[in-house]
Amino acid sequence: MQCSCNSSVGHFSSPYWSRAVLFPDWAYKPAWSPGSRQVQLWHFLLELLGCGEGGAIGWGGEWGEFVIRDPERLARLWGERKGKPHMNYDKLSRALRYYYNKRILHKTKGKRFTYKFNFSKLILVNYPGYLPPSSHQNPSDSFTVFKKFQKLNNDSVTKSYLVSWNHPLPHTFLLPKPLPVPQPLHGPIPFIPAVARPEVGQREPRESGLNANGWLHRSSADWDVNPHISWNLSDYKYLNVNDKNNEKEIIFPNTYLTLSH
DNA sequence: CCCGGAAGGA
DNA sequence: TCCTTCCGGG
Repeated sequence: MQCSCNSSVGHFSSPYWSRAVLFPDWAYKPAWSPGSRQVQLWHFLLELLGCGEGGAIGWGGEWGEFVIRDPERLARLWGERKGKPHMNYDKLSRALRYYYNKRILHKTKGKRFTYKFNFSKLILVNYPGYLPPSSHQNPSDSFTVFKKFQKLNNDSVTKSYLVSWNHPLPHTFLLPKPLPVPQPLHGPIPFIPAVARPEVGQREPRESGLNANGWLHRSSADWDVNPHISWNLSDYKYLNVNDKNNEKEIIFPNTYLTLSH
């Protein structure tokens, strides 16, 4: 059975989380789709965890910890998603072990089928409306903040960060880990509602303003004026950071934007 | 069950 | 690059 994650996942009492969904559609589009990226295993796991696909995988006792309850079933679901009919847990778990070096996951030792997300690697990019005034005045502060975050985590190699935005709490990125978010033992990870991917070829409105979801939205044309501003904007979900060449690459749904720093 | 090396595909 | 496949070893 497929888990579409379209249903409401209002496991939180806070209204901020009640309409949370995990990832935008573009994150799951097949590789040939323009502007989309192949779904990655950890996206897939979070999707299943988030929508309570209870049979194959579920949250564990600690924050970020999850237990694979039915390894072969999980492998079959993953194989279906990736078009790999011969996927099994042996192969899936090898992929999970590759995440150790990337610091996306680590193993909970001694607990069978139990892994843990390194949510300290999760960056919450604040909702522009909640940004501190200084960030409004100087958008490049977001880069500074990111560098601080990187230093805080002793991290110069991590390539993939899960980025969420529209976080309802102010000053989130200035707070130390662990993340200042509700910590459900079970239920969805409180990622932030996804902004719908713009249709390919569709012109975005030139003006900044609120989009259909009521969030601040700016046109991609704004990036041309000052690309640094993009950190504070909507429409991106995953951020890849490459320290080599002193460049930072932000991957937008339909755009690869390289920022020189 | 886990772990990582090696090779290779798309 | 991110796995997929295979595998020897603990």
